[in-house]
Amino acid sequence: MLIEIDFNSDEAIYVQLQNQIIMGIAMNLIQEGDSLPSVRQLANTVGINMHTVNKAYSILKQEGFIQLDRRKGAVIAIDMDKARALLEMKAQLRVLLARGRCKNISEEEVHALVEEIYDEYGR
Amino acid sequence: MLIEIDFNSDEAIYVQLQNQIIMGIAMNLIQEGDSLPSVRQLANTVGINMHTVNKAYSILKQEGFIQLDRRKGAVIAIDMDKARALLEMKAQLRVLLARGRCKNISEEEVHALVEEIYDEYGR
DNA sequence: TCTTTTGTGCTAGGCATACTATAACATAAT
DNA sequence: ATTATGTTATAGTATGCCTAGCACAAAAGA
Repeated sequence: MLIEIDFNSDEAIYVQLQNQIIMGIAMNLIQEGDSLPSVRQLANTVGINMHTVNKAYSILKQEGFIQLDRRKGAVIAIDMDKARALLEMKAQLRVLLARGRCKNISEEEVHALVEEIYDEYGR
Repeated sequence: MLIEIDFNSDEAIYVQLQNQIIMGIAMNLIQEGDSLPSVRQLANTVGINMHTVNKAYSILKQEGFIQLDRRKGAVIAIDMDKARALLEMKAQLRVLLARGRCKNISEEEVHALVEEIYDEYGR
């Protein structure tokens, strides 16, 4: 799984890491049980500091996407707290859809976007 | 329109201002042509610095939600760049839905959330 | 056993951003 | 004339991001 960092982005590096890993899981590029590269290895290949990767991994662990095992490294392990996930998604959707509604984006257009994105997950 | 700031939030104050104003427009609490309070007045009632409000207003202007008139203050004026708005929404939806998919949130559940939120806009 | 690699912890510095605090100015409303 | 407006400028503090270096115990590989 390829990870690319945009150093000119205003998004923090560790956030970019988080998002790409999460999207990698969603797209099935990495699956439950698979290991991520070690903090030092990923830091090296991407060209950033070890602690920055460690920060991304720690948050991913705290949010229930991976588990950190001293032997296997960072292993994909989803903690299925669906109720919580739904609440968080709704809160974020609320501000996202509000922006869209101001710009005259209809509910149907949002549904279409959601469908398009779920289609990207394939089969 | 009531604005409330959570000073313990990790979200920047000016971002909280932005989001609440945008959601206010989406909910029709304020409409096209209405004026927002002046930077000094809002800063005073909320209990923050004038420049923080000014920052929020400036970004809202740049993003095409309001226009700054020296006479009328900050006036709601939507710049309808729908194509751009759709692109931005899709990019943000992509990471949001990926998080959900990892937590086993189905496409149907997302559609339901979208419907619930649009229902909040009412009639 | 020896070596390497792992996660984890600590301290420290540079840098950018967020927020506050003053001050000043021209313009417009009262 | 007085007041309130948007705007700009400077400065200080606090916080967060990123890097850097060092250290340690645990595990893996030789």
